[in-house]
Amino acid sequence: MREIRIRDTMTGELRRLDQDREVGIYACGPTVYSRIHIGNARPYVIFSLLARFLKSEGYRARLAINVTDINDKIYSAASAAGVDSADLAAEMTAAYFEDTGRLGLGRPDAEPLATGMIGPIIELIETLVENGHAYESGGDVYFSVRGFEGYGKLSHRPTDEMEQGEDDAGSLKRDRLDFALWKGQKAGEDTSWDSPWGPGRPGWHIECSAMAEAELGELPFAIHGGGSDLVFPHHENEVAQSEAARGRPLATIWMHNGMIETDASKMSKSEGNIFQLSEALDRFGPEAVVSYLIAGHYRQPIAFGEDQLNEAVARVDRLRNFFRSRAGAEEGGADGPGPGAGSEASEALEAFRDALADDFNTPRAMSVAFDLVRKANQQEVPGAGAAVREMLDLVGLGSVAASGGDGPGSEALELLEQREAARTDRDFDRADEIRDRLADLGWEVRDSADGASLVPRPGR
RNA sequence: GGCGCCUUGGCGGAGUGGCUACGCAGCGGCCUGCAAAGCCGUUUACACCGGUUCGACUCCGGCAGGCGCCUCCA
Repeated sequence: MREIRIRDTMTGELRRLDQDREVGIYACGPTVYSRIHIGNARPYVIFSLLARFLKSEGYRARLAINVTDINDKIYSAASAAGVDSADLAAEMTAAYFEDTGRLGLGRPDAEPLATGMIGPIIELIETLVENGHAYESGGDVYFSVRGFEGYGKLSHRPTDEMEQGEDDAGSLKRDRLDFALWKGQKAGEDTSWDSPWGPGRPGWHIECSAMAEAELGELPFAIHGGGSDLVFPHHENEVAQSEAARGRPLATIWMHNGMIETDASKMSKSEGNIFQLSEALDRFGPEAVVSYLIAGHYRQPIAFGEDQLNEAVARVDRLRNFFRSRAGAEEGGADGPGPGAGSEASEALEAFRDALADDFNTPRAMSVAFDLVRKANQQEVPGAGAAVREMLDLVGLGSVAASGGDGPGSEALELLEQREAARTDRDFDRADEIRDRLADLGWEVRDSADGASLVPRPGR
């Protein structure tokens, strides 16, 4: 079990993960009022892979990624489209599951919906009202920010500078810093739940505090994650309300991923500069999308563009070629024996894991993988195939090591033999003609010192 | 205006007080009947100005530019 360190947004320091406790990870998922864009996919990929790595190291990791299916945005989007807001949320939730499922990373251990957590949310609000940290006002319930010492400690800002960004017109708040925990039903809102304060719905921030606690148990859990744009006010408010209710911190480590940018500005639905995940998957494939998302350190912003995705495709092709050229090799293939202790391949695998253990440095890890690929392409490195496959499995790219589909049929094999014969006769026109026919059948010819072989053509 | 982050070779992108990141693209070469794949080589890389140091891309100060949050947002 490796010592794993993650940079914490609140302290700015690298913090070790507790090896003795369950490592609970909660990451904020999307608000489902439209199909998710590739920026939403970044935390999904990062935290899914982090949990996978932790489990492989022997940590008892549990990952929860929520779906925010109650939100102002959903009401307005549904209203604009002339559909029922619950229907829109359900439809977009299904689309979210489908789109993220196509990434091939499996599902988180828990995926709570806000609509399925109304009970715990109301209980949490009641606790805050009872202990004086929240107050009811005209059917709404607000959190009293100035009553919580330490507000601002996550985002590091002085409280007097802050705004909650809520509509303060005719406000029922006692203080402009306060934020809503419960919002009474308003005219035109077609979905509501009963509560001790009348019909209404929970505020965004309290949803996450309640869901995290419900899924991960006693506070604090190990890691709370999400996009860096959520630090304030969303996560700052979570910190305040959970700690005020429970007397304990919500999470030990706050881990935030950087934004995806187009034209040097953040990709967001409100900017209208979005690129949907499903479109990226259609055009570049899941491996390239994952490769793209792990090419930079998770905390850094990354640029989005066709060039970046095409580069990711090229990287994946290089890895795929590595395995194709080794298919069937006894010692070095993907299914070959694992690297022996102390071997070059074994040391590379350790270096790969070390990079991930050091604040989840995926680009450094990938450089180790590519380094081993190059060395094994130069000359046989025992166990390299299995080592690289294990590396790629860890970052969700294991499928590039798969042998991939059915082998060539008898017709293709017959043609390959005919081509060999033609080459022996140095009838190269005939050989090329046969190669074209094989291409039509979906097979690409690879000549090597050991004789020709067939590999599936890309996109087949 | 407040808080924080960033600035690396043609491009993307790690990292370190002194030792080749890695990938993509270009060019040259090797291999090959031709390709593909692969291998090798390759264009003074660390925004700018000072300081600390035997030595800084790496630490400190400053300047410039960019970005994020401060409004829903992964």
